[in-house]
Amino acid sequence: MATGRTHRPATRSRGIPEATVARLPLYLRALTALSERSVPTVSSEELAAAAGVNSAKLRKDFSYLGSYGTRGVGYDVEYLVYQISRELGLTQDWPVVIVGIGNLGAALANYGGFASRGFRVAALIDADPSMAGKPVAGIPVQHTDDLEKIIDENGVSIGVIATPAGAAQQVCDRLVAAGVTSILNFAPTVLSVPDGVDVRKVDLSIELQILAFHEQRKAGEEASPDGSGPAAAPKDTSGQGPDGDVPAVMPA
Amino acid sequence: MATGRTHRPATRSRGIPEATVARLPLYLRALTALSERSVPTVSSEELAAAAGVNSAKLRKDFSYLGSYGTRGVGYDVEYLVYQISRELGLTQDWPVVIVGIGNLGAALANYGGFASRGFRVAALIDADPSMAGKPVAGIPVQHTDDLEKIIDENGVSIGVIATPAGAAQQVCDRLVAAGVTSILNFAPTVLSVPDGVDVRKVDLSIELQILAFHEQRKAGEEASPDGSGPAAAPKDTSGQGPDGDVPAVMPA
DNA sequence: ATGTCTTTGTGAACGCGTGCACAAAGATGG
DNA sequence: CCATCTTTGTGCACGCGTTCACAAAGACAT
Ligand SMILES: NC(=O)c1ccc[n+]([C@@H]2O[C@H](COP(=O)([O-])OP(=O)(O)OC[C@H]3O[C@@H](n4cnc5c(N)ncnc54)[C@H](O)[C@@H]3O)[C@@H](O)[C@H]2O)c1
Ligand SMILES: NC(=O)c1ccc[n+]([C@@H]2O[C@H](COP(=O)([O-])OP(=O)(O)OC[C@H]3O[C@@H](n4cnc5c(N)ncnc54)[C@H](O)[C@@H]3O)[C@@H](O)[C@H]2O)c1
Repeated sequence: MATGRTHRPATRSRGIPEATVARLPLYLRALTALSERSVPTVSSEELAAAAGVNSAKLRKDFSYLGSYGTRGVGYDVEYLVYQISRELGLTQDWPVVIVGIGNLGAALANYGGFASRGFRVAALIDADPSMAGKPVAGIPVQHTDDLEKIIDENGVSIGVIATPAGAAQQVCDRLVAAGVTSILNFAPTVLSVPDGVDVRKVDLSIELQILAFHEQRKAGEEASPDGSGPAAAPKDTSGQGPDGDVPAVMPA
Repeated sequence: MATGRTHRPATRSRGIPEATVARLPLYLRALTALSERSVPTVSSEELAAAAGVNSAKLRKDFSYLGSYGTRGVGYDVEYLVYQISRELGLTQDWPVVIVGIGNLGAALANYGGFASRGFRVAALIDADPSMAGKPVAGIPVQHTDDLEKIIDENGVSIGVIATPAGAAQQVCDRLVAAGVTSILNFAPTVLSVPDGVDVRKVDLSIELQILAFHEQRKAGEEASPDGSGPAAAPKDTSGQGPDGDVPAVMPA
């Protein structure tokens, strides 16, 4: 049983701040688009606009990688694409397994964005015996029994979990035991992993709830200057006013 | 054409920090699980462990909502579920539209996690005429032509974009013009929206690239203590060493 | 009623991330 | 070769988020 910590200790990796690492893929995407249009160089201002960030932030981010720009000119697009790709480890080929080939897992398997950047779907794994052998996105689904063998034979170090929440921790434990050290989790659960294993989660429900919070705030802040606002306010299920304070009734 | 800024100005909403808001759904999930097991009260230590965060952080988070705990005892589970739900706006019913009913959009439509928390799929919208009327997850797909009408009639303020990247900005503009003020974007593009509109993005490709960065770091840090490591190292496409410095060749 | 024991709520310190503003670097033109 | 102009790279200040550590609050037993 994995008893590791869950929150990552913000390991200042190689002098490159975590926040910068998270933005590098954004820059890379913008640069790739420029590259396809054969744009030779780009200024920090232009690239920042394309990536949706502050230009000073972008320059500082790049300064962690080295001095790759030319003052008075900007950055060489091709060269920067290469440097960021190398920094992110995308010059390597990363075999990935997807576990749980349901609605979401199948969509992921069909997603073209994988192969475009050094990621290769090495195998699809599901616990349902009736799915074994059936091809999804051209790849035959394999049974969970062979999980360890699949990980080992393909040299997989990145796993994607798209099983129901109840199975996620168990699947995670098996992946980690088999040698996987990076996990992308789509199941709405907190995964416990040993030190040295990275977990990132994608949680649709959380994102929606955050949006709902801000949405409620927007609706509540302007008391009611106009009845026919940008969108009709959703009906309130509770009798609670939108800006009301504590109901002042403590159950216990 | 929407010419707004993209990065949110970190609007310190109602005194509640953004980082806290992002964790509230996590607490709520853990509390809901406790509630279903009829656990009456929970300490900050226990709940923090369940949510995978530091207990001091959790207490400080709750302190922004008010003093809902009892010293020496902990927090009343049911009461806290209600308070957080109310704070997040989940006591209301939020109609949501999904635009782009392909692989991903269909998976999202089939996802049960929507209805579980106040979110209701009000409509599915796609540009493909051959899909119009066809039911997905029990809901008939409607054509993009009727987008504005659908938003208006259902009082939708939250939209989910699952179209190809090329169509995302255009769809976004139409949603915003029709009154949507919160957008969850699955397409790999930076969306420009006017002030007052919130955008959150879910980007599989970025998450994988961040994992790859750390994976590369792990593999490179221990020089090579063992050839048969936890997982065989993926083959290097370039001739570049994993820890190599700049190639010292500047194209331009 | 009083003491003990548990757990909350928060003051304070610290570190990270962000953005301003500017000096230095280098291209470009005369 | 020199002047000018553009754009990078970064020192600095500030604010947010995290964590420690502890006093205060309240439950519970006697
Ligand atoms: N569908 C979505 O849009 C969506 C969105 C966000 C999150 N999620 C989450 O993603 C996960 C999958 O969602 P889904 O809609 O694809 O569900 P699903 O039920 O369609 O698919 C789940 C799949 O996992 C397989 N499975 C179950 N236990 C397994 C195990 N122990 N090992 C291997 N495979 C196993 C099942 O056979 C099934 O094929 C869920 O946790 C869900 O909450 C889904
Ligand atoms: N499939 C995945 O797992 C996955 C993962 C991450 C990101 N994404 C992104 O999500 C988006 C959708 O992915 P997908 O695999 O479902 O693609 P898809 O091609 O299967 O589906 C796209 C759907 O959008 C519709 N569409 C196109 N233009 C439209 C428009 N202007 N208005 C309304 N609908 C329109 C198409 O008719 C199609 O049904 C893409 O941007 C993709 O990059 C997908």
